[in-house]
Amino acid sequence: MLTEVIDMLTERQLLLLQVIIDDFIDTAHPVGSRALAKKGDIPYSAATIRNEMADLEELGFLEKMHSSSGRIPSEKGYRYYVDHLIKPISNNKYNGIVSKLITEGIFEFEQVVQMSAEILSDLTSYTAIILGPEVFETKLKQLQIVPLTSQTAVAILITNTGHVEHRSISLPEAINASDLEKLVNIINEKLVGLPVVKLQDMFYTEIAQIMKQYLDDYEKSMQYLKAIFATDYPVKVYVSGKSNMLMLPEFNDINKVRSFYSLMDREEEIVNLLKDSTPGIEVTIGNENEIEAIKDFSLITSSLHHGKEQMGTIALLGPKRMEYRKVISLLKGLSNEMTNTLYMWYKNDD
Amino acid sequence: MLTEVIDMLTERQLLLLQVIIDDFIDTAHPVGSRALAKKGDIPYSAATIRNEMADLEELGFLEKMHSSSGRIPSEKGYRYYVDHLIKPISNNKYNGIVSKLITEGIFEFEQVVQMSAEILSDLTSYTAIILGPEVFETKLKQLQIVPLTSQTAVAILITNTGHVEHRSISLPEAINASDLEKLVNIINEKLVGLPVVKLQDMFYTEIAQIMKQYLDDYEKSMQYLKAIFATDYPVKVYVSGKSNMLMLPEFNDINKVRSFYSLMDREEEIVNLLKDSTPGIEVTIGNENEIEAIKDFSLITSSLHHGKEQMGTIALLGPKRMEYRKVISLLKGLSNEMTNTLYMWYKNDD
DNA sequence: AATTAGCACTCAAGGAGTCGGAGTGCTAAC
DNA sequence: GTTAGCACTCCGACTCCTTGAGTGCTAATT
Repeated sequence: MLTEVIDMLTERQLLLLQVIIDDFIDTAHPVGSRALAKKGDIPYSAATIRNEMADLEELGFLEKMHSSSGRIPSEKGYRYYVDHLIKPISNNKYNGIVSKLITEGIFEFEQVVQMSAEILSDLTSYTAIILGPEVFETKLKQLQIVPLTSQTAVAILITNTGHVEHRSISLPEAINASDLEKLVNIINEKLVGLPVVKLQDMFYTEIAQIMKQYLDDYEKSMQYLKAIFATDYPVKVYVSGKSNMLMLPEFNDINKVRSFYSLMDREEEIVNLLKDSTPGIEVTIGNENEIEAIKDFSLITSSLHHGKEQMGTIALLGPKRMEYRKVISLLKGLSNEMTNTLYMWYKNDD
Repeated sequence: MLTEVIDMLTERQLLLLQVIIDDFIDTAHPVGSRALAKKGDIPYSAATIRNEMADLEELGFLEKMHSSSGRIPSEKGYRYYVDHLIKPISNNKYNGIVSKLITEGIFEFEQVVQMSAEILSDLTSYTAIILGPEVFETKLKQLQIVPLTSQTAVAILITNTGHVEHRSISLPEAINASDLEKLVNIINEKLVGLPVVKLQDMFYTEIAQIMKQYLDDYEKSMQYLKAIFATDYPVKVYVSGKSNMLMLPEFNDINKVRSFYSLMDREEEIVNLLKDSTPGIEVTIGNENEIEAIKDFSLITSSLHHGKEQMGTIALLGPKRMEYRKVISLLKGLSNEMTNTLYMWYKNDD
């Protein structure tokens, strides 16, 4: 079946398509037959190239901006390019981003992720987006409550991945220092090792029971204390390199800039965009994207999985005219490495 | 002296200048004499207005974009406007941003600051920048070290303002759980209550002494442990509403967009910009700014002080054509409120 | 049969003219 | 001191033209 598709095109058309797309990715200018012939990559005259181009256009792989412009790749063209023409690229160029970070003494997963995003966007000059790692599977290592004043305190949750979550709470009047200590002990005893996402439920069932015995003013105190686990743990999004995009000729149109940045302000949409990706690299080109605002971008995602559980997503957003070759191999490398790191992380988890 | 300056201009010129600047702030279009006369704000003919405008231009308060355009305010014009024409505005329109946040149960200073920035930018549609609160004066409430694996741990510093700072460290081989506990106890005993900025020094002098007695492999262990206090506590910058700027007609020029966003990417420059402001509201217009990239913006800063110590800065960055009236009263209100809040915070500090 | 050369045609981009509108400065009249 | 009137200026939008890079098609060449 795969060969079928390839057979649709002659050897020469394949070569041509490849060269044209490469050229356009490089320069952002429509590619003309004459210019191509002169470049010397192709041993045919401009006329021949013209004929082939016409065929490729008829087949839907190329298109023109107007009747006498050169050709630019259509989305179908890019799709074909991504699926069939950039296979043989080895990803040996990848040199461990994560391992470098770790040798620099960065152990906290979130931080590793964040810095990876930065490196990724620097390396590609596109916008890097990293989701998660989701808190699914992340387990409570320890809870602490540190009183600040008589009415306020900070609750600190530490997870097995080295993530620290903290929030300020107000303290119930009825509680004193030793009560608080007891309470924290109970909570730790009962909840440590449990997945963070389940903490809220467990607090209501397990802990509430026990607290009834200890706390005088039970009802009221609960009021205050539930705040510790109240917020849903937000999926964290790290976006890096937004202003890289401004350098692209595609962004000479101010309205594109506006719509791009307004998307970037709507964090939830980005999360939705990346939330449900399947394992492996996935390339979505232009209108293949569901969100209006990125219909003339391409998005390349690679999701991190630990077992069946999705732990996060690494993505690069750039123009349709993306350097797919480079980006895909980078992303493959990075997500492999991250998955391994994840694995190691959870192995140490006892 | 002040009256002297005011006396430079006639009553009518004052009125005119005011109306012209108001109009330009509103519409971003150069203001013409005919249009002004028609609006009915001014009981003089277009010709009279023209004459006055010519005088105001000669005095340097107005300028033209080209020989037959309407007038726009010069920087000197804005300066005069800000210094003398918007005084009588009461700031009774301000309705406690911070107090609202606090009643919503937000106690941590950093979070209050961050959300204030968001509200501020929403309210003004300019870019809000908040610096700090600086960690000067912030004191250590508690230090904790939570081991994750046998080689790694998280160190958590909690300050009296409810700020939580955490970093991942690697553990020295020679240390075991009970050693670690002892160590943490020592550190807490000696360092709690000290200003966070002094911790690093104290660690080397006070703590190092004591540790020599307890730790076998002293030298090596110090290697690892100093990481806890190693990083300088970075001044935190909260920027909100960058994309608001894109809506301004001033930003139809893509190059301005580029230079603006590239400034926003260089956090240190922003910090430098705001670091050394004197108490009170300060307005810097256009070329009065030192940084090239904001020479056609205006920046309004208001610094938070606690006693003599600068605790942070609230700022709004917008076009020279800013709604100074509104912005200044807002900023006054907010910084008053924040200063008071700061004061309360530190009162509770024992 | 495949390739190439040649030619007529198309379109975008950029420069040169034209025109109307909104503004100005100046002078003379009120 | 104020206003009306008039000549003048400049921007921006519009049209017209030219140029260059491209195309499609046909006929000649290999």
